[in-house]
Amino acid sequence: MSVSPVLVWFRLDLRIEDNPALLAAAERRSPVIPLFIWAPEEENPWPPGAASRWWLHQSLDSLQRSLALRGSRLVLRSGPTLDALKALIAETGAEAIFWNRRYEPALVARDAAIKELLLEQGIEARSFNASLLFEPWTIRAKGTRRPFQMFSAFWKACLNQPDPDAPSSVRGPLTAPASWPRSLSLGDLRLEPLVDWASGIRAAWEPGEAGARLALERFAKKGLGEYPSARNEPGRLGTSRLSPHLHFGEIGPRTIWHVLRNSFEADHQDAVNSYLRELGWREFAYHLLFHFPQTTNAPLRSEFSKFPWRVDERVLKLWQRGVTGYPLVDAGMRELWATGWMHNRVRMVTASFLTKHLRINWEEGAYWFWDTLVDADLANNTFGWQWAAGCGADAAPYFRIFNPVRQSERFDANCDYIKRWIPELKQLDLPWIHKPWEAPAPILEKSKIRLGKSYPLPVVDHAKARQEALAAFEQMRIERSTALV
DNA sequence: TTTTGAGTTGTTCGA
DNA sequence: GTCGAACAACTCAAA
Repeated sequence: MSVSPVLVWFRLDLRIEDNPALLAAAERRSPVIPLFIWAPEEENPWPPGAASRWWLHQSLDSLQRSLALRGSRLVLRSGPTLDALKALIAETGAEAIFWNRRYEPALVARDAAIKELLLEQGIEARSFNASLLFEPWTIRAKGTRRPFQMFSAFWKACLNQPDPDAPSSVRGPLTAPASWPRSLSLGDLRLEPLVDWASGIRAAWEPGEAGARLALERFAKKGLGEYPSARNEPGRLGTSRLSPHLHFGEIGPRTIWHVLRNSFEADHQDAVNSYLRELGWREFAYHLLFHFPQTTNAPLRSEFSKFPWRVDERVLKLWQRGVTGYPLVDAGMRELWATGWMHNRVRMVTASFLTKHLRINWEEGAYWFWDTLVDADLANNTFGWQWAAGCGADAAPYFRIFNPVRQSERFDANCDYIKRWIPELKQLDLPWIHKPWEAPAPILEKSKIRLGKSYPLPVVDHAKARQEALAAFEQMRIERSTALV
């Protein structure tokens, strides 16, 4: 039996259960030193945003307590990562270091370099898959062997693969080293904001592995049956709300896959498949990020580099603050600001509004979401924004422009969502609450609304903005075809 | 190898 | 109200 310890380098896998790197370390029967290194500058140009840092603090705190219950600790260091790892190897005499993979381009490059250096020095460096059902490089189009750019074909190919392994977890306590290396305290990392703006976020979430498990169980028991219909209605609690837990690896997709597949009778299989399909979109986003790493800051469809985006700081701010005059859009932006999260349906609507109606570059939206979402995830964020802007992997036509009023009428028919997030419209009745500018003056007066004062007039006219967006697409197509001549 | 056809979280228009 | 068609272009599987 070896007495030299193994380092388990935690990253976005902040859990004990279903953690392959931790399990592999524990199975060596040598001492285990769990480790987290804070090195945001190595994630440029997408270092964790403010909401992410808040969640990370809570999640690390939770992980520290879970490890303590297993007779272990979490050693905290700050970057540069390579320096921190070398120092720890020297201090502890570790001969092995295990971690679970990340897929962001900057980190793929960094981790590959680290692994190579460690192996050269005779350190056993091994990486594992904790966060995906299917590794991006294992899924290829049948004939061409190229990566997929269309979801349905991608997901079909995934489902033709063998099922993902059932999760397997460490049992019992972890072997502690003879002496613990020094550690920063969690507060030293300065992850939490100096001004406490997180009260709304705190009220809405329970970060950490236990909170993740609870969210899954609640969803499996109460939400899943109605998921296929309820998931599109932002006013209902129809979604799993697992996204931040998944992002930080407080729960893994394999666990979700197996819990949902094994817990239900055949009559729920449609709902299970409908939810797993959403996990499929997440897999697809990772697939695209891995194979097209430039897309974090450039359109997948390169002709969009010619798209005539508008630069308008004032209008961008109206969108960010949720005062565009379109109630569903504003409700979404305010939900985001207050809770660090936005319902998926409304993410599509607000993103479409920014890129099509306001014709502001999707990167501006991506940056805003990146800073404000507790589930900000480079793969999902990049994919989602490019999808919405029409410059990404989407087989749908460019002229599919969401109508924010129609979306509101279809998916927030009772206006529960709008009323929750826009209290100043509370007294306005259907159908006018979806489009206050069309309400007759007496009704506005009765509802105590003065358009332009208590609630803004629409920043753009939908029909006009739609025509202008289509014209801009046309212009881009012309420029491309003349460039080809 | 080439061709065909389905897909593509939507909207608008006109019957 | 509901319904089908039209709105391009491209990916990918199957013939």
